[in-house]
Order: sequence, then structure tokens, then C-alpha cells
Amino acid sequence: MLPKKEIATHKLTIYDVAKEANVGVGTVSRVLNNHPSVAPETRKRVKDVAERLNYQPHTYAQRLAKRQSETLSAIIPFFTNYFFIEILQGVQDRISQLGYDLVLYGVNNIDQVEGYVSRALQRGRVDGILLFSMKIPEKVIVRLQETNVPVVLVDTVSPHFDSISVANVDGAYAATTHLIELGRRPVGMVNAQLVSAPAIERLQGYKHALEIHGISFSEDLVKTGCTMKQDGFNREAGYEAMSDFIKMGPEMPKAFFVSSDIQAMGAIAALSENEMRVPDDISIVGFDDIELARHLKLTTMRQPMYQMGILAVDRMVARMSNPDLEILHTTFSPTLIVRESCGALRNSDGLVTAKSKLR
Amino acid sequence: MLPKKEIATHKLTIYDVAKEANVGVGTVSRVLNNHPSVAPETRKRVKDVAERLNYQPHTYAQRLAKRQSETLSAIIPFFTNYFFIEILQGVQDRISQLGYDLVLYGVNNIDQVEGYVSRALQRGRVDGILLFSMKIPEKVIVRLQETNVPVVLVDTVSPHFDSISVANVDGAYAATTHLIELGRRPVGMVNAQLVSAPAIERLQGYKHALEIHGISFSEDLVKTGCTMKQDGFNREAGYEAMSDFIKMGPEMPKAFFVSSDIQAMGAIAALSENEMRVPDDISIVGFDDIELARHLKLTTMRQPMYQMGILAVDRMVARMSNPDLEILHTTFSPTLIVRESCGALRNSDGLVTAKSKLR
DNA sequence: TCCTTCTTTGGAAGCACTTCCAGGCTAAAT
DNA sequence: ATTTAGCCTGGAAGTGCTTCCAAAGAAGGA
Repeated sequence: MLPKKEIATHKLTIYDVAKEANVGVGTVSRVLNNHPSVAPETRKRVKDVAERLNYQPHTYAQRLAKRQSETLSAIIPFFTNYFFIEILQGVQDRISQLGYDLVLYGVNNIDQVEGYVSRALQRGRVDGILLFSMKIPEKVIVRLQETNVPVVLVDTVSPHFDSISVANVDGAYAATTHLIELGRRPVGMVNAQLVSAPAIERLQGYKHALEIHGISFSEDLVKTGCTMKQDGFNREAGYEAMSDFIKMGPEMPKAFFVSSDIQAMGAIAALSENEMRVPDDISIVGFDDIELARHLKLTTMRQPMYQMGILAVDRMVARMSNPDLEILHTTFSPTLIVRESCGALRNSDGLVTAKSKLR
Repeated sequence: MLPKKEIATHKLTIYDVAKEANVGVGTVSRVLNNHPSVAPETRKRVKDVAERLNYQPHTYAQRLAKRQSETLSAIIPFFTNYFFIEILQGVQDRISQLGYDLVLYGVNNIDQVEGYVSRALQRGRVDGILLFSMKIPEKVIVRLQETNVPVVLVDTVSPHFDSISVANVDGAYAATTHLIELGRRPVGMVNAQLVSAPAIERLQGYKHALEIHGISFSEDLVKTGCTMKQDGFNREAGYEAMSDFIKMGPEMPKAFFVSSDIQAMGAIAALSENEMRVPDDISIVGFDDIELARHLKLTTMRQPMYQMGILAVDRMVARMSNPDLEILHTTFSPTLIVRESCGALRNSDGLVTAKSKLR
């Protein structure tokens, strides 16, 4: 038998503190909220009493009276895993610095989004909503707009809301250019499903890079696996796409821009099963720079994920304090992280050069 | 200039609904909370009105009046990444099935725990606390006990609280046994820092397996990398440990039990840099079965992470409704997932056999 | 000394619910 | 017909804060 707990956690209210400190409840409240118009000595006395009694204001009574919840909700697609988790860290860190709470809704398939949005929209529940990497159903957009709750989008864009994202076309352009300058040709692309905005934009960047370098684009050199989950941003799809390329035989590209690191992982696996080595035989550059990429020594386009999380919260705060702000789209430029998967070397000047150029 | 929003989101309260439906507020409340004693027709009328007006009860007023928050908080070490995220999915899914909210506190270093616990402990804020994979400072334990808030531990154990965890020694035993039966000897171990309970227990299981098979234990055959972060459950530590083993030259073990998949990843990298292949030259079995393990074709001990999350919430619910429950420790047995990293083959009977035995 | 202004304070009136209590009805029982 | 029991219902009294308003007192100015 467990011994019954003695500590009754006597519920003490602001009235108890007020009585004990010989002041009114208003004064106690003012002290606790750092309102300036309290005499220093009174302030001290109240503080001492509150501390001695170990008084904790009741969270929800405060929120009700203050008419704000001091909480933000994040609706994230759980399935994006490696990517979102890093952004989430930034979000959570910043939110807790602000003394806010983060309530998390993880969606496993897109149909859940509406339900969670409804929930988050319940009167008073949250002060703002962060929506991660997903295309938002029109229906949901409408509801969000009707209620006037601050929304910021992360890794998606919509004309109706603030957003934090990454310059996909620039990134793809840079990645492809890197490959082109390495001299390995032709340069192919492993892409995700074209239903997703990032996939479309990254393809655009790829094409643009070819164009700039006077290389004509060929449909045959970009492939997408057919595993649909996560819009094709998954390992299997990368594996499938690369397997398709391998069937081309000697015609196959010698360098690939892959639209995400996780796909690159699959692609590399397919390659190695066919006795082709990276970077010896094939060059690869990925996108995202998830933690894995470092492990794989994958050259990739880094998205500043943690930073994006921080910024998303900051933007949210800004919008909360001034709802009439113009809608702002913040775009990060991904940076090229050169590791070993494409055969580039850092020479003594610290400059990036291509092996193929050196011979 | 943005057009000013017209929709004033008129704040309607339960009184408005009551007036419109021609009933008292008590009745409205009863309808909305599915209290039985309401006449069916009244119920319908109120429901219709509420729907027509699109009435949303105010979350915090409810919580204040009901004296419960319908939210749980999870304090997770962000740095455990791949592992916790899968548990978190289970937790979140179940919590939202219950109509509860999940507030997330991510700790990046152990010192933050106390602060987050204090926050979670604030009067009324949450109905229960889930603590993930960390040894809890004594100080915190005391506070937790004083307040009488339900706590359930996930992937840690303490005599004072319910817990959901995995039978580390059994798992390590099974993994090591698998390796031993494969016939590759000697069998070494790459472990994490012995400050962490799982590391200690997994070592125990490893020793036990040796003992059972009449193999004497040697200190030299278990190594730990010195990268301390995450208590050594990280890729670098695995890499370092394996590099140390490699220095042993021909004496080095031919098979390894590695205390986590992520370390196994590092270990494999070290091996491949030294021209040793898995499983051709060296056998490896990991622990956890994170998503990555599948990618790596790593034989490993699976922890049912999602299930653990579900169960943690269920236990929480049970304890919330009956605080006098005896403390319960739920332990899952990890199961051996045979993939390709140890050279075991499935023969036609579906049985697992070792290559080395076959020759 | 008297008036004005500023600081500090107490406490009532919200905030938006839930819940308990008492009373009005109806229907069953005597 | 009268009592009893039970179902519905309205609304007052919480729930524990914040904030506004009025007022008391102190300080400064004339």
C-alpha cells in the first residue's frame, strides 16, 4: 500500500496572498505582473509573501482574464520527420524564451489538418498558428482568414499569410551549377512528385542552370520514383528513380541533383547495389542538409532549419502585436555545403574545385 | 493597404446561445457537455442554435470552471532525435484521440528540465507530465512528488513513477546471442557512456550472453567513444569506438553488438573507411530500429516506439482517473529484426541461420 | 494654508464557463 | 384526488485571475 500523501497542496489564491501581505488583490496582481505603480516596499513585501507561500497563479484564470493564451500551436506533418524536427527545435526554443507554450498537432495525413485547425481555432485556445510544410486546403485557408488568427507558414507559401521558406529555385540552380562546373556530364535530376511546390521550384532551378550553361534540357534526365508518400520526398522514391536511371546503361547521367537528402540516400543505395560508387563514378548533390547528410558526407544545399523556426516565431510575435502588418514572405537562400559526394575538392586556397578539372 | 477585415468575429458567449434558444445557460452547458438530464427536443434545439451561431465555448473558461486542463505536457530531450520522435508520434496520436492537447517542452541540455517541470507544474496548467528518456535530477523528483501531479516516464525508470520502457538487458542478451550463434568470434560491444541506464543495462545483457555461452568477458572488447553528447548515443561516438577497435589489428572482434543504431551508423562508417565491409568482414547488430536502420539494412533490436507512446498516454489517463493506483512499470521486450548487417540468412524454412555455419 | 497633481491603493466588475440547488412539472402510486 | 418520486430547467454561486475606477494620501506650488 502506498502511504497516503500528506501534502494537500492547499489551493491558495491571490486572495490568500493579499490577506497575508495586508494588501488588496489588485496590488498583488500588479506586483506579479510587474506593473509599475506599486510602491517599492509594498512590492517587496508582496513578493516575499508570495514566495514564502509558494504561490502560483492559476494559468487559466490568468488567460481568461487577460484574454490571451500565451500559447502558439504548431501543425506539423509528422511524416516529414528529419526536416521538420530541426525546424521545430528552433520554434520551441524561441517560444519558450518568450514564456509561451507550444501545443503540437502532428498530422499523419492531410485530412487531419482541418480538424486540427478547427481545434486550434477554438476561442481563446491559442494566440497563433504555425503551419508547416504542407499545401493548405482552400477550405482551411478560408476558415483561417475568417477568424483573423495570426498564421505563419513555414516551408510553404500562400499569398494570404506570412511565410518563412527557402529559395528553392535558387538552391536548385546553385546545386546544378556546382555539378555542371565539376564537369561531369550529363547532369540528371532525381525529383519528387510535381504536386509539391518545392519539387516544381527545384526543377525550375535545375532547368535554369542548364539553360544558363547552354545545355539543352531533356525530359529523360529527370525522374521521379513512384512511391508517393510524402510527395516523393522519401528514400524509396530516390531508390526507384535511380534504379530507373541505371537501366539507361552507359547513357545515364554522371551527376545528379537530388531534390532531398533523404532521396539521395536511396539513390546512393541503388547506385552501390549496382557497383557504382559515389563520388568515384557518380556525383550527387542533395537538398536540405539534414543531420544524415553529414553522416553520408553528402554535398547538399543547406536550409537553415533552426533559424527558420526562430524566425517563424518572431514573425508571429510581430503579427500578434500588430495584426495590420503587411503580409511578409521571408526567403532564405540555401547554401552549398560541399562534402564528398560530388568529387569536388577544396584546394589549398580553400576554393572549391572539381577533380575533373584538375586532371 | 490591406482592406480592413469586416468579420468582427463577434464574441458570442454561452449567454447568447441561451437567449437565442430560449433556455438558461445551465441547459446550454449541459447540452454541450452531453449531460444526460436534458429533454431530447431541448437538446436538439440548443444544438441547432449553437451550430447556426457557430458557437465555440471558450477553452480557458471551461478549464477554469472544470478545474482541469485537458492537456498533457511532454518533456523530451530534443537531442535524442530519431528515437524520441517516433515515440512522440504515438503520444500525440493518442492524446488527440482523447481530445486533449499536448504541450511540448524540448530540452537541449539537462539543466533545462527543472525549469520546464516548474512551468508544467504551474497550477492548473497541465493534468499530467510525460518525461522522456532522461535521468531525472533528485530535486525534480521531489518537486514532482510534492505536487502530486501524475507523471509517467518513458524510456527511463524510477521507483517513484509509472514508466514505460524496454527490457534493455534482454534485448542486449538477444542481440549478443544472435551474434554468438552466427559463429563470428570474438564478439565485441560498442557501448554508450556508462552514466546512462540503458548503456549499463545493455552491457549487462551482453555480459550475460557471453556467460551463458561459456565465453569469458574481456574489458578490451567493449569500447565507448569519447564524444559525450547524448551520453554517447550518437554517431561520432560509434565512429570513435570502432576506430579504436580497428587499431587492435587482427585481434579485433569480428562481430559487434552496438548499443544504438545511430552509433552503429558511425561504426560502419569507420569500418568502411578501413576497407572492411559489413557483413562480409564484420557483423553488426544495433539497437532501436530507428527508421534509418531499415535504410542501412541494419540488423537490430526493435523497440516498439510508437506503441510505447500510446501506452504512456493510456497509463497517464488511468492514473489521472485514479491517483491511488500502484506504481506500474511496463516493460517491452525488444525483438530482433534480422537484416543484412550480420551475415545471417533466412533459409528456405524461414529460419535464421548464420553464413559461417553453412560453410 | 489651500489647492492641484501625482502616486499608490482597494475592491468591484468583468472574463466565460460549470455546477449545484431549488422549484416547477409530470407521471406513477396510493 | 392526493401524495410521492423523478425528470427538466433556470439561474445563482462559484472558478481565480486582471483591470478599471474612485479615492486616499503625499507632495508640490501658489
